[in-house]
Amino acid sequence: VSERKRRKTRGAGGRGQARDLTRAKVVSVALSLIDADGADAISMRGLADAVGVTPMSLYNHFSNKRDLLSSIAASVVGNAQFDGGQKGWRAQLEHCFGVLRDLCLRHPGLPRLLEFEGVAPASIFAPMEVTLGALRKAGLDDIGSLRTYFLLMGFTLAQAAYQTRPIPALELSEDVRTRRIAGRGYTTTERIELPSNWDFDAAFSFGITLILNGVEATVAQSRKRKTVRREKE
Amino acid sequence: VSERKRRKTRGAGGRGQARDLTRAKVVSVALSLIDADGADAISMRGLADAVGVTPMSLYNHFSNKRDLLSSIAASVVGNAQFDGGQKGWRAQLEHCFGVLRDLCLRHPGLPRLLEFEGVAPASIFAPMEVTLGALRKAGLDDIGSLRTYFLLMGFTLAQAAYQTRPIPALELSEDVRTRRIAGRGYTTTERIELPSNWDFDAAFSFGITLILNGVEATVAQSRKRKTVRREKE
DNA sequence: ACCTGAACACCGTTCAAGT
DNA sequence: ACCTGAACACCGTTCAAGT
Repeated sequence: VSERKRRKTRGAGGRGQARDLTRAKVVSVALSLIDADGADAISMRGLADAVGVTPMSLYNHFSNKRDLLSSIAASVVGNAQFDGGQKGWRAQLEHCFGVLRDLCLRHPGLPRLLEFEGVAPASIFAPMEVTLGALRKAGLDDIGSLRTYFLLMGFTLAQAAYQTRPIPALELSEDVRTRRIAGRGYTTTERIELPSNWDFDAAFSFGITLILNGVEATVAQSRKRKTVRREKE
Repeated sequence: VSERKRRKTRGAGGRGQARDLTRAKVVSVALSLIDADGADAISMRGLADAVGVTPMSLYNHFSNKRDLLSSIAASVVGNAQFDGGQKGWRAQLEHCFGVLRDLCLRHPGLPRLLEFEGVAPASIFAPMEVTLGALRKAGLDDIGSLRTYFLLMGFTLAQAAYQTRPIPALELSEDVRTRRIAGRGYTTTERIELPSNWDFDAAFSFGITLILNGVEATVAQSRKRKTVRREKE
């Protein structure tokens, strides 16, 4: 059935074809598998089968599974342009995290890859660079900027992860309302009214706008506090 | 070595002892394993060994692994008090997500359990109930409240997950700075100055405050927009 | 240098057999 | 009703053997 089996039956004659295995080829097939079934679904054996090779061949090109996953993450994140050249700090951040979100929507396994496998590539510092520059322009200090970067990053990844792999038990569907919410004292949640299909794009830009509003308010507050302190002296 | 082995050597005589297996007992042992090694580390076979029983005995009490993980999540989340009885909506939210965060810090496997395994218990709607009530008081509409709930939830879980299982590749350590940041054009990131040890508590309350500031600003904006619209008519 | 099969130590789960 | 061992179809990875 599989490409691997076909090659096996062809015998040792297929030497030249079997040897054209490269890191790039493996990464490309692996990415398509992750896009289809999520980061958890990928296995060295299944990937080898999809590539048309024995599982152990992969270990000639990658030292282990983590190394392979790192290469996938690097190829995805490395090709993105997080700096859109906008002038205002708000527009810069909206673009930067919009790009990150698009990446996650195109590659549903990415958030999981970045957060949990410890395979974040060096290029993950590209959105960090844009963010820290923009937030400095907004008036935050170093620590505040870094804290806000983690907030924006966490929000964007969580939101995209939820959109691509929704958690049925948390959906406010009729079924969940009657079976998991009704009669448990969740009166506000019970009564809440929602459109029949959730607008993820709108929810995302609402969240980003809210956070950027929060940045402005926080900067204004700390400026005020500093002025008061100066006046007291 | 293991309790299980001990019982085996005792033979069929230990019938009464081997039969006192309950869901509660299994959940309690499983929780201690998760707390120690994370949600990924738990396996039916390893858990059975820790409980002192054959792997298949567990299937007499849980229909499968997902069922077991659900029970763990339910026991952790179900015993928390997210409603602290505060009067102000800000204080309510600070308490609610503070409690959630404490839960995650005490049980490092929890964020993973809630987000990715699809085992969120019905009691996960308790913090949702508190949040929606508080945000309505703050002046947000239904959709805005729900969007902000997801923002607060995502931020809190991501922050706690990062604190309990930090990603070394993202730490701004000297090693990361020289090996992954220097010479790649990340000039702002390169120059940023940080205290030697990151204060997670301060970063968390900074984030919550920023979000709540954002809520106030967003409410004020939408009120203003409505007033303008009314004046035009 | 690269690819291979066999093997090791794992996994969740089914099934038929015990008491 | 509850517990058991054997078995099935998986995992990532090591190792010695091929070319």
